[in-house]
Amino acid sequence: MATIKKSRRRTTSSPTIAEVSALAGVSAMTVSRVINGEQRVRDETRVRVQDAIATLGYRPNSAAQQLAGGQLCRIALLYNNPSSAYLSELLVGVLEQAAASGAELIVEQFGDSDIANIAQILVEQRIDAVILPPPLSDSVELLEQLSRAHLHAAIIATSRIHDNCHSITLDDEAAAHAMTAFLIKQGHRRIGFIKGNPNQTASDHRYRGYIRALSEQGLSPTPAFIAQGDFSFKSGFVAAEQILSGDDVPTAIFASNDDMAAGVVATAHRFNLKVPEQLSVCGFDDTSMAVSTWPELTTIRQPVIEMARLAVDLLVKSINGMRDGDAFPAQNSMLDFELIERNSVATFSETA
Amino acid sequence: MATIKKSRRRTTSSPTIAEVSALAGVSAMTVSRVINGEQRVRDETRVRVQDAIATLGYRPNSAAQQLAGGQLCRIALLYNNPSSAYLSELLVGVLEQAAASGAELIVEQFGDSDIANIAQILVEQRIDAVILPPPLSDSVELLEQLSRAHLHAAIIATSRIHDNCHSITLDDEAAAHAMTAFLIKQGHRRIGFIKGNPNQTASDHRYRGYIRALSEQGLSPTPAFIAQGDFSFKSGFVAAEQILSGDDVPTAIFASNDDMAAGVVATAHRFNLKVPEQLSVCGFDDTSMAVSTWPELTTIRQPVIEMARLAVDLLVKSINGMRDGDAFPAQNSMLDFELIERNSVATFSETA
DNA sequence: CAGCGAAAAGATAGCGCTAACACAAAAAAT
DNA sequence: ATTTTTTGTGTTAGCGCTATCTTTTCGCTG
Repeated sequence: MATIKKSRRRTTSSPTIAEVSALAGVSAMTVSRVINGEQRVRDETRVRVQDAIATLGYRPNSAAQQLAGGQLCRIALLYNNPSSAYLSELLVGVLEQAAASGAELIVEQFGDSDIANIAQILVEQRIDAVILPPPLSDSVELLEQLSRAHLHAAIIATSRIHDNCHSITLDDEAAAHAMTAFLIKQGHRRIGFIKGNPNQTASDHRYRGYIRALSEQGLSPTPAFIAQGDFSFKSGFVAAEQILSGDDVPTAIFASNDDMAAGVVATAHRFNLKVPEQLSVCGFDDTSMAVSTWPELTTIRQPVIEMARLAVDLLVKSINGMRDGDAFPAQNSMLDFELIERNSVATFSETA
Repeated sequence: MATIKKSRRRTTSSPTIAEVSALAGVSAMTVSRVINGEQRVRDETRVRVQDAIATLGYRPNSAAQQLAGGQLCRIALLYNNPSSAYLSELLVGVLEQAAASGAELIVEQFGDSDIANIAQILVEQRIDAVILPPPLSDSVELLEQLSRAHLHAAIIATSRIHDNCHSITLDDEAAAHAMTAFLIKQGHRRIGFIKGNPNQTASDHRYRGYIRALSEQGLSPTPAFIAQGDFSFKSGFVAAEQILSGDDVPTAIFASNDDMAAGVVATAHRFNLKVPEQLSVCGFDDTSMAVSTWPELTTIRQPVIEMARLAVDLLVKSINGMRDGDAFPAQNSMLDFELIERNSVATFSETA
């Protein structure tokens, strides 16, 4: 049994592994094994150690673990889209999982002009892996750079699949299809659509889901009901203006995200159209915007926090896998969406 | 000159301090001194070391620094208000500064029911300091708990000053005064006000600024123009409904935050009032909500990111100060606000 | 019950860095 | 000229933990 040395350098009052091992009457190594959940420890010993840990309120010093143990994963979350509702959810998820996985997180905003030398900057910062939310996740140039620099990457909410890069997506096509089908089921036949920013593959997928649902019901899309947006409130506002200024007007408008849907609602008000009585509106993403407008938006919920956590988890596995020599192949995960019914969609009947 | 040992445990290819010292022809300690910006190094030596660092692309291993060096600051950001626009800015600022100051950041959401034993949980997690954004920053009970547990704290956006706790605020009273004065200058005389949630001191300060500006111009507040809100979109929506349903109606409504202002705009539309032609509306905070409504809101900009950075900075200084024995006294910082003019306020003249 | 292999636990040696002290050379004070 | 102080640098000894190797313990077979 080792005696605990009192060093003048010890500043914290936190118990160390030595104290735990002394109390439990085992060696430090055994405590370490218990902490790390290794198998080769007798149950009785394990219990004794766990008791000692609980008694002392011991928590491993992560700096020491990193130093002695394997490696630290440094993961960067890059973003350039200041849609704060999305970003904050992303951050929360990423932070949680980074803490859980013992990864270090670096968060950086990048402008489009920085893309040229992103990889170099990241390498200089000893970043191991990168998480790319949209629209960064759709930049082929960026992904190629990262790949060349041998950086692991996880791309979020894009269907552009790369072989050596994790992707975490939603089935945008299916979700948009579900929403459109829902509108049709509510009696709508003339359904408008506002496309998202073409710099994101999700935009196209959502559009295709819309078209497919329409054609499945024998409806053909009306060009005058379809407008281009860029995911911003303003673009939704302008697009709705365009659609609603026509001679013939839809009874419902499906915007490719909540911000644009809010823009549609604002325009509807300007046109003195009651939502949802005279115009049903629906969005996509279920960001906080969806409930910060009136009426509250019927939308598609996207599990952003979960997606963010998964991204970190996959990257940590990749990094450790690569270090241990056994490759962890790139995964493409598709999470479930959910249609959230609120008050911006009403049933429609021709007779009304 | 020491020879560099090749150990089978070395896994990373990152250069270590030993490699730098070998290249520069000095001891590791000298390199450490250069890294940490200590004074006692001859300029010539410093340059040589810096060159070596640059050549090798050396970056200190932070785990080793923490372990060997002083202490790690563990700072928790607690929040319970899921106003995502505010949260994401807060997170960005806190993350940046935590990285710069070498602090570890823990982000946790707390429900009201958790308040009872927050301090205990934090102590168990070995948290040194806590950042409290509103409305947590106004919980006296919470602050007392933290104080009893000897946890450092920084409270954001509250004027409730505690002696042993940093505070970072805006002059809410002055800002609200400025905004109200601005409305008066635009010709408005009948100005409504929507109060914020009374659980935050800022609400009261903003209200007082409004009242003072009014009385300075010889105007007395009209009770029917003043309504209670709680900072949510919905509450602004309802409050505006109440104000605008009266016989006499204001020409402008100043909401205590942007979300409520957006609610006011929505209600105005329902009442077929054009904003800003028939009703001017303004908000407070300049969150992303301010530009996600139409017309875009004239509001008060609050430098949230900067406030968050300052909070981390102050806390790190406190923690280190306490450890070094020289106390770093609690600071109360008041940052500058800015009136952002957009399109939700129009000039008003009686003749119109 | 010796003998063997596997399982459990311990001993040792660092991970990369810095606090604390040591020490020589230069500067300042006596 | 000698002592004292200052300055720049090096040496030593860990920080708290885990990889690796070694030893002990244990269950089992013949």
